[in-house]
Amino acid sequence: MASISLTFPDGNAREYDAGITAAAVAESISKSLAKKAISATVNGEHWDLQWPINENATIALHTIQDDVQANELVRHDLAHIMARAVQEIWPDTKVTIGPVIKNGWYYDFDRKESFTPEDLITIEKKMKEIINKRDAVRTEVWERDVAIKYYEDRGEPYKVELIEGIPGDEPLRMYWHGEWQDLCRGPHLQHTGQVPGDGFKLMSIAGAYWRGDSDREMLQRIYGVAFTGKEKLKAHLNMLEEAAKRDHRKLGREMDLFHMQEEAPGQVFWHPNGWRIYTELQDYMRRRQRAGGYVEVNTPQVVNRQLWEKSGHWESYQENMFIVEVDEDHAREKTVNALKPMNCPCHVQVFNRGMKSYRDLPLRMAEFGSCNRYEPSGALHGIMRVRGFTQDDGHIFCTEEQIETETKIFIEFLSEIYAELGFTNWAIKLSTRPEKRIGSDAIWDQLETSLGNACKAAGYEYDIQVGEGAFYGPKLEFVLTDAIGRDWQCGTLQVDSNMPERLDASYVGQDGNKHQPFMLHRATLGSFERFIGILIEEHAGKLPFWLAPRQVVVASIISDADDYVHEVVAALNASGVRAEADVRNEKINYKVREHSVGKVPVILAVGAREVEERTVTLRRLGEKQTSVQALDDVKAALAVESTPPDLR
RNA sequence: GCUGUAGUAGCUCAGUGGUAGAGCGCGUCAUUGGUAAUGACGAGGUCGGGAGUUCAAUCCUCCCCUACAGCACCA
Repeated sequence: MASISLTFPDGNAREYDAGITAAAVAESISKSLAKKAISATVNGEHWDLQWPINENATIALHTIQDDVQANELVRHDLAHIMARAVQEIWPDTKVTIGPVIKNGWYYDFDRKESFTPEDLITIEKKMKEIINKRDAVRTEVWERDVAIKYYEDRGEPYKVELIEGIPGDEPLRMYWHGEWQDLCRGPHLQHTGQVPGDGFKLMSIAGAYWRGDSDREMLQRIYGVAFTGKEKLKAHLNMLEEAAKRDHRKLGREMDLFHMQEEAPGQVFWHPNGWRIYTELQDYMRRRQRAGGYVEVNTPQVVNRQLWEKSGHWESYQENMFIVEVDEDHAREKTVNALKPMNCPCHVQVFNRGMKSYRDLPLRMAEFGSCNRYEPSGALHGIMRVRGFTQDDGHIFCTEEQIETETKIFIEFLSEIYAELGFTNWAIKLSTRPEKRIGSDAIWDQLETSLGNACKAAGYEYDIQVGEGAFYGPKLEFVLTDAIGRDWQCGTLQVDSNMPERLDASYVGQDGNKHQPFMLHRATLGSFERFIGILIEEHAGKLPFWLAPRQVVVASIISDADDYVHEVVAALNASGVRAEADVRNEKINYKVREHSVGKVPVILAVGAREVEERTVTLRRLGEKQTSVQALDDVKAALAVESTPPDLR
């Protein structure tokens, strides 16, 4: 038998017979390692201990201490163990797929009856039994037709379909956890007892379409979270609990920012406090856009369907548009209109007025455009996904040569704004050509490259989302995350030559001929609604001072201080600070608590001493200590603090 | 839109086949208190909407609406 050389992380190499398993390698080192080992990394690949190694390689053996590999295996084995538990309890259940995801795993089942929350407890119990059995994990590679026959005989049609989708030259790996079997790429643990029995929890049941296709079967998905130990699980559950406190829907109520109600699903009733944030942010964006060379426009809300037919939206999005018709009795002629679901066709109408020259390009046109889309009911989510929203929309009309530069300028524009609004973690995703698309591959190549280059030129990395682009062009998505880690696309930039063509946009080039401009659809915040939702969650309600709806509360300690309280409030208001008086007949403890819960960043307490000395006692949100300061000093300092970052 | 869960006072929630309860909040009064809840009293609900079963429905059944979690969607 040929021998191979395996190199260990410490640089030492040892000779073994070819075809040796990593398990045997562990055994050759020590009995205890053989027992503790969970997997190996062979030539950089995560390797099952049972897989043979046939050539010279680097090798590292893993134990439960190696978090990355251990989490992967524990979660993956739990997926199998859960599927086994479910099939042992309800044998008529059909299995599908069960991948590892962030913090855990899920498994999709096909079963007539619905799983109930109580079932989760039953399943969890069964899983723990399986773990305690310490059943061996075994793996084999099978021939396709044998595997297909096997699953057909066992009445597992989804597995058959999965195998049929696997390329013919790829080996089919079968795994057994005890007697229970699943088709799986691996790797896995050595036996079920290697899964920490107290490190996981089943979280929820939800529907999910087979293969992510809404035309196919709706399966039942069970989600679980898992870690390598009890403490880590506890920490994770704790984190979720804390994150729930930052939910913008909860903070929106506590801070009295907005509400929503049944009569207007997916639309926001902004309260005075919330509208303060909104208008402050809009003022800021307006100044930013002016400085960024944009001209601001405003376009109609209700637009005749003819324009939407011409732009192509009627055909693609009719079901998602709010249709507006005038009552027949009152209308001279019956017209069908739609509330605008987007601003671009209107912006092209503005662009099209008068002749445009190449000297006018790039033309950066912006609008705080209110749009309405009839989003599917299940998509609605607080103020983050709504049916009525206002985009900080903009369209850059430019030549093909200008695309890359304009994109780079936009990324820099956006990144400065995100930084000023307190975001440090955000990502760029580049969505490339989808299957259904217009335009030649050569043009797609070029546009995708331009967007990628622009990112790099601006100094940012990006992830590629293959096939996720719009049918008319590639796009960049600027993604922020909410309190519990869900991704939300906020900013965007999309290249489009389709709309200018459909709506006859043109400019006169240097050569005196008509040319068609490109259009870059772009938004920085995306929509005020979504962005404010994210902003609230990011800051846990403790917004930067200049954005805080209520910046200062001046609270009296005794009623003899009331006059001075009003004087302080007037002085602060005069210097541009949003201050209000609290002279209610309540104790200072009560006032401090109430305004802290309301996330007011600064509380100024005023009693006999302060009146006497013309000072205030300042307390900042979240801090315990207070400081006595001269009124004039506080006034000056807070005036600076309340100035938006672009005006400082 | 799909699967599942839920909807009782402004908020958080308890409860029952015989038309409802707590805490907080709100109002009144007392209290002038120094940094996260002062006390007493009081007001407040067609139990999400509609239909059905029943002598009787907030509770059981059906339909609808809305919200939440996930899936699908996101011009």
